[in-house]
Amino acid sequence: MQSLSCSASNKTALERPRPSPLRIATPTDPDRLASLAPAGRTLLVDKDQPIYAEGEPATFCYRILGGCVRMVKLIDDGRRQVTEFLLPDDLFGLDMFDAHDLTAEAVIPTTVCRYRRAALEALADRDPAVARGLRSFAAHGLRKARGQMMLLGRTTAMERIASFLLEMTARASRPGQDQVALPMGRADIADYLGLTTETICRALGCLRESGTIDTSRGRDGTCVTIHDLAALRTLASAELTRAGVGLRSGRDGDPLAPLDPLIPPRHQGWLGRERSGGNGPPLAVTAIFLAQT
Amino acid sequence: MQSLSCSASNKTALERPRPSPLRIATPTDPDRLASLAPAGRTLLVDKDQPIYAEGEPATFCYRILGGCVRMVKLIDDGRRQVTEFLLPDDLFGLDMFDAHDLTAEAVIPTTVCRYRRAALEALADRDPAVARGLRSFAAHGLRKARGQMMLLGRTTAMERIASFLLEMTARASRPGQDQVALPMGRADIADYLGLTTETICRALGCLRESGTIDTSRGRDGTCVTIHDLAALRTLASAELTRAGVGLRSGRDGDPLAPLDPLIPPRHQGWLGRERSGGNGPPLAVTAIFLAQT
DNA sequence: CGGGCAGTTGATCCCCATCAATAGTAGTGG
DNA sequence: CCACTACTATTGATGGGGATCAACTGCCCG
Repeated sequence: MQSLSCSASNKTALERPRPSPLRIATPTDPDRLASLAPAGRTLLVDKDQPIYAEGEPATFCYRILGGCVRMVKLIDDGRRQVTEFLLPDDLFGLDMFDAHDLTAEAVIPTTVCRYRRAALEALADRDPAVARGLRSFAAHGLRKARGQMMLLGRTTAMERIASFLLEMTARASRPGQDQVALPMGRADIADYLGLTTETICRALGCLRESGTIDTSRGRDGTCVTIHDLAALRTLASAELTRAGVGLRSGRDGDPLAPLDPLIPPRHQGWLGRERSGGNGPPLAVTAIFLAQT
Repeated sequence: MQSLSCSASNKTALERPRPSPLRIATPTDPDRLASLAPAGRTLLVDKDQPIYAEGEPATFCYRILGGCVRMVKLIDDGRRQVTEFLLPDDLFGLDMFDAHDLTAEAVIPTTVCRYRRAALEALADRDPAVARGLRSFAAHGLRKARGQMMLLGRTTAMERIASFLLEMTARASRPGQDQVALPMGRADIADYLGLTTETICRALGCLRESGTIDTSRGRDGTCVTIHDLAALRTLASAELTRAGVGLRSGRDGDPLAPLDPLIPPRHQGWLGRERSGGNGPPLAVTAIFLAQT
């Protein structure tokens, strides 16, 4: 894997190569930052090129300066799962094992800064606050992974798309801004949400027709304008990263109340669209979602 | 949602004497074990009772002495995701946050030993080896969560069941033994695999008819006898916790090789049932997996 | 201008959810 | 011990959500 090729450097909105130390905010004292010098220079990785591959020795960990990275897991028949998208300032590669267990690939031309994992471990051994920071980092990753498990196992296509748009909005847009850039392609989104590219397209089409969003295509992916954030939130059904109100236990908490679903999970029509065609264009189903705002 | 009603609170968490220290194997030196005195006595938790609920302050973490625990995440319309099953000697509740972000419930009557999280954190601050052990623990959790994401997003029902049986066999049966006890009910398995109880039943029925397994029901769940481990491995398609042989990158690694699927994901008939005439079992693919042992 | 690719849209199919009914099995009380 | 209850597992029938197959469109780049 001779990735990390340094080629065209002025195509995207990349920052200038500027090495900087890794700064780890410690949970006990957010102002105190432990620093670690980067190993080598800033790396520029071309679109779709791997930064490291699954199984490779985990010598380095990385921080994104600009661009976007996907973490990929695949089985040999070609099926693929994108476990995560990483954006500027995100850290990755802290796998704590001898070998990386995911492949990291650049979604668009991406600049990363890398650090020696061993040096970071040594720093953590010396400074308990750094160690706590790393644990907290892992805990965040676990929480997010659990949310994604809920999403993949128990939600509909529309809920997944809506959740995804909300997640990207929260992470990649300036507050108050109603536009999000989606640097990744439909296939990446599909493999992230456990769907197909066609389903992604159809769901986005639905949202477009209902006036919830607009989309435009640029050089580096899609730009989504969100017109009705509330509708998106309704479609996402629940913030999947944190559960609902009631602290109900399993199915057996109270045998008297037979657990009536507030929102039946299915039966909303295929992505909310009308089925029997021929007559007028009735978009009445959409109103159901909009009315709940 | 007035769940967690204190109706049967006297049944939950009976106290029993049998303290034992928490022993953390450090990755650098597996023989050296850091010890932490348990907080209080051993707890006995009744079937289906919570040990702690999502959102509760995370004061303690736990180790299972006997029984089985499920980690549950749910959204308010009743949909549920079981993120993990925990068995004797497993640790849980190390959430690294102020509040637990999952609910822990006993699957069958279960004894747990609990420890003060703060004490463990303090121990980790004092002893870097313990801190490493905790990080390694979190890393294992992350790896497992990613495998589950792959399973939930990109596999068929039969592959999930087969994977589940293999996982439980690896964890909960003595080596060389061909029997596994499944303490959890079908609904728990379904919520773990992102399926329904009916699908679980049907898949198990298929495996039974094909002679791959046998099932029997006892007081504490199901007991599965595995007759054809190789067939199960074939059905599981790939060990989902670690990927296949090739370190291929994404869809675009090599435009010359159009990524031919070895095993078409679908089109095997409903749960692998016979489609055309059923003759002998051609299990040649199995050898690939067995050879890696 | 044309080849190639990602995105989009349409038609069809099928895996699995859903609804419904039956068969075990544990628990209880007589 | 056996009815009776309550639940869980199982099996069957049916339908739908999303995958799959197949064009087609629009944009980029040579």
